[in-house]
Amino acid sequence: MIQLIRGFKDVLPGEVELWQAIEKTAISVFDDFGFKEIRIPIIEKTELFSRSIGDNTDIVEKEMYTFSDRKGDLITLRPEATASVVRSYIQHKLYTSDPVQKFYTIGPMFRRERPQQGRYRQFYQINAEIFGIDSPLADVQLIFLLVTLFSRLAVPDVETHINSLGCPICRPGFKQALIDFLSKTKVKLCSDCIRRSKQNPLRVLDCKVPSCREAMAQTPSLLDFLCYECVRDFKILTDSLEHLNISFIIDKRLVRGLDYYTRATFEIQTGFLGAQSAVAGGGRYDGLVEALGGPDLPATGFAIGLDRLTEISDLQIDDYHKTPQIFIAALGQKSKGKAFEWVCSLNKTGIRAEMDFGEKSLKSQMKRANKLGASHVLIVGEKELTEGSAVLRDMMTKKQVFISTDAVIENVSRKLGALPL
RNA sequence: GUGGGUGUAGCUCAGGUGGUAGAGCACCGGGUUGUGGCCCCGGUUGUCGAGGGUUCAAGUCCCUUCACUCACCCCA
Repeated sequence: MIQLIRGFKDVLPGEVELWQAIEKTAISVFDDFGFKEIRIPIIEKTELFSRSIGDNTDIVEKEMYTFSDRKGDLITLRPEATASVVRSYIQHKLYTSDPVQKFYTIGPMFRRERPQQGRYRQFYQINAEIFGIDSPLADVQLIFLLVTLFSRLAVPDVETHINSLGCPICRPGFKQALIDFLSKTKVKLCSDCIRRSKQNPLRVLDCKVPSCREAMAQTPSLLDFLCYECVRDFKILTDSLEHLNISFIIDKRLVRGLDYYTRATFEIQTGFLGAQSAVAGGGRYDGLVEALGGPDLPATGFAIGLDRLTEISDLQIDDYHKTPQIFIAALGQKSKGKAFEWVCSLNKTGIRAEMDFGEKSLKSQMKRANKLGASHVLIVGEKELTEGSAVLRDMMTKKQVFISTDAVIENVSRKLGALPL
């Protein structure tokens, strides 16, 4: 037997209904907020990701699915969506008609990590990006959209964490202060953090090793180093969230793993996913459009982990499960053929109709109708066919009526149409 | 990449110290010659994750390997 690839998964009927419901809800929220869908490829040139995400991030260093195609070009299964959306925005010069653009996209991402709860090698994200808006109100709108969506999806107990990462003007000062601090405390840090303190000192901030957390309690706060604009923007962010009654936690360890983030960063966290706490994360990435060859335009966005969302949503999938409205139980060759025509016609008119294609007894066909959850069964045999009237049974009330076989489709649709299905 | 746990029927799981595989549910059929759910009766299902070793004999012991899973790491 051929098994699926490690870390990948099938979403089977029964669960798929929940995915559809979530996607549908998300699309309608995006619609309400004025976001347009954009569809981008799942493979890009490797260079796009190494340049946008950052060469010495874990994602680029050891998690990407990178191949050379038949011509020898290096291509990569996308580990995230933002880079592609930005590329598309630049390539099609979407900023010319209006620099302000709001996009969303839904689809699979690929990272070769060790699988565990809420983490797969192919996972799905719902992404949103806003281009061309400097104001932190754009970040607030994203957070508000997330909160709205999560409440429509009946997601319980989520926390909004926010932080500011500063900008190219003030971050270097903080970085230097942090490096100075780390060089004094190095002995107390774990081996990973000793390595990080050289390559990417900001990452030490969200290390989860207790001794590091303890050592970092005294760390200089990035918020103390912010320049005038960054402070002003962060204040607007927090004030606006308060005005919108969105509770949040200022989390100065919220650093995020991708190089391109600036200023506002945020994460929606939950306690229901084992070690995985983030269901959604995002932030501002003002330098990325220019860095990828576009004009100097600001941008901000988020990604929702759709797989994780399905695991914590309280939506009841039973509500989305569709059962047949009618099952046609036919006896004998002639009625079988007639039943098949009827099923086809009913399906065509939009009625969920089923039948048994084998030579089964009426009893076993009734069992099957019951198992499928059909609300009605139409019984037709030689007798009914010659007499021109078939039996329509209501599976709930057990009541049976005769209906003419001359106009079965009309009669059945009228009968079923009158009922709440 | 590192560590722990687990792999027996479609599913959930039993199978002291080695003796050629079980239950419940599900599925199929019958009890009702043309009427579902409840009940009763009967039936099917396994390369015991894979490969190798020890042994007269391995689901059981040993080695290797794979998968799943949880955690570290990192992230959505």
